Parts: sequence; C-alpha cells; structure tokens
Amino acid sequence: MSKQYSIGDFAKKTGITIRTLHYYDEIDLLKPSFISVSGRRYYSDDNMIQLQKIVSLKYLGYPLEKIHEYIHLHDWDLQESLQFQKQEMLQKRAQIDRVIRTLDHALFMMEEQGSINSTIFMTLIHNIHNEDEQKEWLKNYFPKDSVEQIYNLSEEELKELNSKMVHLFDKLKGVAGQDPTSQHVQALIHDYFALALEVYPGAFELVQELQDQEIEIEDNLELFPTPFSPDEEEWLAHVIQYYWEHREVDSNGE
Amino acid sequence: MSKQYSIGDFAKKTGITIRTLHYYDEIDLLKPSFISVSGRRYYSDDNMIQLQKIVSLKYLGYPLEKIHEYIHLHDWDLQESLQFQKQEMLQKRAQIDRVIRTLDHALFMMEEQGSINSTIFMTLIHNIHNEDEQKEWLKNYFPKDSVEQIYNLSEEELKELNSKMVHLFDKLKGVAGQDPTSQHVQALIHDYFALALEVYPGAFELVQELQDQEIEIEDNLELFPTPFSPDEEEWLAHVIQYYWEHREVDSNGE
DNA sequence: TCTTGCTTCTAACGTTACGTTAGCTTTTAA
DNA sequence: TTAAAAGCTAACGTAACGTTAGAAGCAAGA
Repeated sequence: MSKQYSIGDFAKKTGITIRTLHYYDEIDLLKPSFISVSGRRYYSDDNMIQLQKIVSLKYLGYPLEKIHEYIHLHDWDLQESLQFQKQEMLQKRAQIDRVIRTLDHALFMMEEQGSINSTIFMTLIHNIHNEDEQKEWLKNYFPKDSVEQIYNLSEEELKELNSKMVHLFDKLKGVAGQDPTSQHVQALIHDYFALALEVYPGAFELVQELQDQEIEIEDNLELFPTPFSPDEEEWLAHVIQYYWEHREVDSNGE
Repeated sequence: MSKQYSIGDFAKKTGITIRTLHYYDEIDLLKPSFISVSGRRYYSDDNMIQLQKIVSLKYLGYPLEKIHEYIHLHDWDLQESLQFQKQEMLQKRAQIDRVIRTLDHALFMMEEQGSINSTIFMTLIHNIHNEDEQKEWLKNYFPKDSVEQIYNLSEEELKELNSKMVHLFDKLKGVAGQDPTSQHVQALIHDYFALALEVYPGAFELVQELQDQEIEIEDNLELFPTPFSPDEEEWLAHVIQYYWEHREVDSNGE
C-alpha cells in the first residue's frame, strides 16, 4: 500500500532537487523511511507530508534550523511564532520600500539632469539613506519642531529639491577655485541659500546658530557627507563667508 | 592638508568596521592611499569619497562585485542599471507581500479555530503558496474563465473559505475509518460540497468532468497536496462515492 | 553472463560579505 | 623601558544548497 520512491522519483514528484534531499538527510531534517544495504534512500508517502511541512515553513521565511526545532521538539507556540515572523517580514518590506524610494529619487534626478557627476550622485543617495539618523542628530541641537518641519516635505517636493541641489552642486564644483567674490560664483551661492529658504524659512538663523555654537559637524562626517573635496570645502567656506558678510550689509542697508 | 587616518580612526569616522575595510582591501574594492613599511593601512579623504560610493551602492542592493565593476571599469550605464535594480527590488517586495498575505491567512485561521492540526495547516499554506501554479495547471483542462472565477475571491472570502475548510478537514480526519454511509460522515461531506458550490456554482460539473476525463491528478501530487494519508484518501473516496450516488438519486427523485 | 548506460552514493569545494578568534608584531603612552 | 593598545595575517564559520568528481549499484539487452 505505502509506496517507496527512489530519490529520483521522489525528487520529481515533489519538485525538490536530489541535492536538497541529501542535505536535509544530512542535517536530520528529513530522513528517508528506508535505506538499502548499499546505502540508497527510499522515501514514503509519509515523507511527502513531512516535506510539505518543511517547504511550507521555508516559504514563510523560517530558517531550516527553526524548522528542525519545530519538527523534532514538538513544543512550539505556532501562533506566536507566526506573529513574530510577520513582524520580521514587515520590517524587511519596509527596508525594501526605502530602497525603492531612493531608487525613484535617483531615477528622477537622472531624467531631469541627464548625466550626473557620480560623486554628487552618491552623496545624495547617502543622504537619503541616512535621513533618519541625520534627523536624530539634529534634534540634539535644535527644537524638534523645526527639525521635523525641514524633513516634512512631500515626496515630490523632496525630489525637486534633490534635483535642484544636484544641479547646483554640479555647477559649484565646476567653478571651484575661482575668485570667491566673483559675480557668477556669488550668484550660485545665492541660489543655494534661496533654495534653502524656500524649504525652511528659518534657514539663516539655523546657520547662524550652528556657527555661534561651533557645533562640531566634523566629528560626524559620515552623517553629513558632502560631494566636495577638502580643497573645495575650504574654497566654499570663503565663498559663503563673503556672501554672508555681503548679505548682512544688504539687510542692514535696507 | 589631506589627512591620513589609521584604519581605526577611519573606521570610527565612517562607521565601517575594520574587518570590512580589510576585506575591501583584499578584494581590491577600496585600497588605502598609503601603506607603511610595516604593512599598516592609512586612509585619505579621497578614500572616504570612494567608500561613500561603495556604501551607497550597497544600500541600493548591488553586490560588491558589481560595485567593483562600476568603480574600476568606468563604462556603466547608471540609468539603465538603476532601472534594472528597481525591477529587482519590486520583485522582492512582491514576494514578501505574498508571504505576508499567507501569514495573515494563517493567523486568521488560528484566531478562528484555536489550535489546528498541523498537517492540515501546512497543506493550506502549501496551497496558498502554489496558487498561481495550480491555476495554470487547471487552465490546461478547463475554460480559463471558469478557472479565473474560482480563484477570483476577495481576500476576506478566501480567508473565510480557508478557515471553514480547515475546520471540515479536521472533523473529517477525526472520523476517518468509520462507516462511510453513516449519517454524520455523510453530513460532513455534504457540508464540504455545499462550501464548494458556494464558491463555484459549477463545482459538481467540474468534478464530473474530472472523473470522466480520468485526469491524472496523481502525477501532480506536489501541486495538490492533501492533508490525508493514503488510507484516509481511500476511505474518503468511498464516502464521496456513496454521497455522489445518493445525491443523484435525490436529484432524480425531485 | 557480460556489458552498457542510468541512477545513486560520498566527499569536497564554491557561493556572499563579512564576524570572530588566534597568535604575532608594531606603535604609543607612561 | 615597559606595558597597553592597535594592527597585521591566516583561517575558520555562516545558510542552503549547486556543482563537479570519482566510484559503485542496478536493470536491460546481446
């Protein structure tokens, strides 16, 4: 009545490879019901049911070791385990969603700008990647509401912002080293701050505070990477300084 | 100007472990800018930028080998690659969604039924898992519309159906071996067919056809696993046969 | 009965991206 | 000068098999 299948037949019937059956035998996960004197494995209908359990649990994302536990030591709170497993899967999906979102941003930028300086590009990916950590860090120094407000842009706004940023950074890198006081360099920096103001009206005060408090961004370089080399950074500092002084004069002059 | 960091400092600044830096050096992914006579590695700001690229691409799901290609052979269609990567991620997410859906069904069943015969449970998981393949197989023998109709239940309906099925299977297994013509056994089988009719009004004709055509379900056991042992299967066949004959008499008698 | 071809066996390495010792050398601080 | 800290290489471990390689068993035809 109960048939015996050679490993090849069993493999065909179940869709599981011979190698996998060998492996499951080796780790005591699924033992064939009978082994011939010459060492050949023969599987039964009962084995089919066992294998179905294994395949099902594997599909649900359990590692073989857990499955082994379940099958052998028969004290398992299945319900609790399934709930736990669901949480794990939800987390995985959330992570993948973040990656897809980043890819969307990246693709949007490429469509907008054509080709892109790869260093700038990677910096942006990095920023999107570390958004949450950046937020937490900023909350140490600024009111939480302000921080949330900065990051509280819609996907579309964020895409636009990133795209424009990339564009500006690209141009800035193009003129790096030139006279910091020159017309077109200052124009670029002006655009940059204009963009910042658009996103967050309190941008100027925020920069001011950063300077006043002498907050050591340098110690957290990995959180706020820039696409600029150290030389370029120094040059940029000069540009900004000049812009800053000039701006204040302007403001006062009004 | 351009600083040199010891591997420890570099690791702290970037958040990447020393071991990983060793590894990246080993596979020529990230070479330190300078190596002392005694063999110690020193990293530069330039290395930081390179590392940022690596980390970013890793975040986007690229394997190190692809990243290596990108960094060294500088002919990469970034846009196309990103699009491809997005497709990959979408697939992964779809797979995870299927698993989550299955877990939801399983949890729903547990809440409805309390504890469950694990064999029945696994069979159901297996069925949900192989839904699409089952559909394709059935389409070989039946009009596509009918097949689609059967599988075209809402999530909620499907949950209910599965839950009831589990309940019935459980009861059937409980009375397996008893007189196939007895009242309560026949009542269970009646419930079973009632359930089938509810889902798909043409269920009787479908079964009839299956019998007439002598379709070899046996060759595809892995597609349609049942929670019954061979003995139980045989007993079930008797029960169904009796029910079938009785039903026809009934129908004729009306 | 022998041979041929198919199936199965064990053993062992390869895969990915590092984590984790272990044992030894170099650098740094007291 | 010496002890502690940091760094080095080498090697194994991980998860779940895929992929040879070489030997042996098994069924069928000559």
